[in-house]
Amino acid sequence: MQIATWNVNSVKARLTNVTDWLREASPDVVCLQEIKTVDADFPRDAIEDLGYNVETHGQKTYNGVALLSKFPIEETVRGLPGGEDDDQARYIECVISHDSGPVRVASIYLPNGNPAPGPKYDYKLAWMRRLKRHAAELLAYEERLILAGDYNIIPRDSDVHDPAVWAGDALILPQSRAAFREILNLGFTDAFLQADGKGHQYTFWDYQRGAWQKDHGIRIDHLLLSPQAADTLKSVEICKPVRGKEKASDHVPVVGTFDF
DNA sequence: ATGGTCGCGTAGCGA
Repeated sequence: MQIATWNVNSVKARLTNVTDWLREASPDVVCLQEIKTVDADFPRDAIEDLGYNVETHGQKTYNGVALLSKFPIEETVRGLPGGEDDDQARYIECVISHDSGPVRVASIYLPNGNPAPGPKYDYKLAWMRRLKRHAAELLAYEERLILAGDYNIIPRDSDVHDPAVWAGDALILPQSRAAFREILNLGFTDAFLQADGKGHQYTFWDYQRGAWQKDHGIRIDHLLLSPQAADTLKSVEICKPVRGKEKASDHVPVVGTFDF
């Protein structure tokens, strides 16, 4: 089983890139972020034609997440629980049925939080507290659980080309890292670190300042695994060549391969 | 020191 996450930065502007990659890589489950469209305008047919079931939680202009699965989707939760006054579409969770049993997968688009300090940073931290609360509830099921997405968090200094350039940014501030660690320390494993702990690879290169050409990237797209999922992880691939394609997203897919 | 780039939607915001 291969489970991927990819911030596509508009699924409509990126449709050719997305369908090309789905055909090439053929992952079983894909978590998309920043689809930037309402559900009714999601290019559902083009993706269903490639053999995927599709669940979306869209929004006009900004944000929006989706989950694609070659296996049946049993149940779907739209929106991160505990945010009745939160109108930003940043979370969708599905239970996927597999011969070996169910796996619960969430597609997460964690708030960017810049500029920090400020209301956007407060929103980021509050959202992370809500995610922690919900993640703790899901972990209690003691099932295979994968929280995958654009976390907008640079976990280690080795996950950025130059930490000094990013000092003060909401993606690297100590408070942001601490909030991310609190979630991890509930009992999750960062799939990339388990599979490739000494490595440093990036998942995002800004469109500006020639970041891609200079390899000035950051690692902010993560797969967080429950113990039951981590036990079956075989490898993680960060699909760097995708960033070099025509009309590329600023993020590349991250794919976890599991032994079930 | 400043500006550089995308996408959305058609001005300016978000990243």
